[in-house]
Amino acid sequence: MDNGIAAILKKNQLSITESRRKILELFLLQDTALAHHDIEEKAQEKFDRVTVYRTLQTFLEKGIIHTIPTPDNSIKYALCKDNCEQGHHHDDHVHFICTRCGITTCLEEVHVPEIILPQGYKTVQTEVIVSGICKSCS
Amino acid sequence: MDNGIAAILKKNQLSITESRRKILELFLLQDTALAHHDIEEKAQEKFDRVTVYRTLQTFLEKGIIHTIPTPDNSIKYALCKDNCEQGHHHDDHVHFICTRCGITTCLEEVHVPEIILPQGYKTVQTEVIVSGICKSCS
DNA sequence: GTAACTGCAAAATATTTGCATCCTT
DNA sequence: AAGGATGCAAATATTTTGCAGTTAC
Repeated sequence: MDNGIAAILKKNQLSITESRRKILELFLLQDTALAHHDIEEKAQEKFDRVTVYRTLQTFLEKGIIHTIPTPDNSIKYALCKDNCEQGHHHDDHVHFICTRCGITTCLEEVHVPEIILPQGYKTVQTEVIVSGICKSCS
Repeated sequence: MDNGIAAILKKNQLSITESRRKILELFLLQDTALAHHDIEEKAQEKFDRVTVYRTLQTFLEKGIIHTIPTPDNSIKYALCKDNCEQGHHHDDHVHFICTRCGITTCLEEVHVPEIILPQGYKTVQTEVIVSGICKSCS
């Protein structure tokens, strides 16, 4: 596993540092989306808040993670399963937010539908966020 | 128009005050979604920032407006065309964000598709945000 | 050794809360 | 008159920036 982490960082031309390792590990272990706040907690104050901001920013730029906008406006971050391989790419899966337990997950197997817009609009990206009750909570 | 504003407030059992009038008017005139920041600007510093927060909060609770989560994590607010009539209700339209001019609009005529989720998940609400180029910018 | 990354301090922003005063009904 | 809404001050929370010291390669 640790090997995989280093590989991902290397693939993206990032130097392998303690915080990047650790934060990336969190995402790999987690499998649900994490808010900045979650990361601070889970990392057990191991590093500075600023470092978390900068690390997330870096991961975003490299396309290692992507953001998920939520109705309550807390940004969540999740791994880009595909992007780890490449450079850039858009998500094409649906995001799910459980209103009971609060977890946010990428439903990789559910693809976003094509939305037909009125004349004149050009679609670049479509984001679908479904709120409801997750498997564990129902 | 002013008449309509008072009517909407009354319908929602809200007292008619200067700030509520003004902010509601902004939404009615605007027809695109507004961020907290936009409102402060457009209102020309007429009232306190705190009042804007509280007014938006009140409108949200009454279902007069709804929030639109955006990928860059700035919350936008827009009128609930239907909700003004009733009490509560969920949007069923698609939101569009122009990456060039930044405007966010409700595409009332484009309905959100039904998303089929895996076994065990229960959908309560679906939010669709399309980013791209709007009519005016293309 | 060099460039990049981190931590700390501090600035800049954004949001929330308490309370006295004012306005709507 | 009474309850609710507003404005101000201030407390919190969040995010960004600068810089000096440290680390990865």
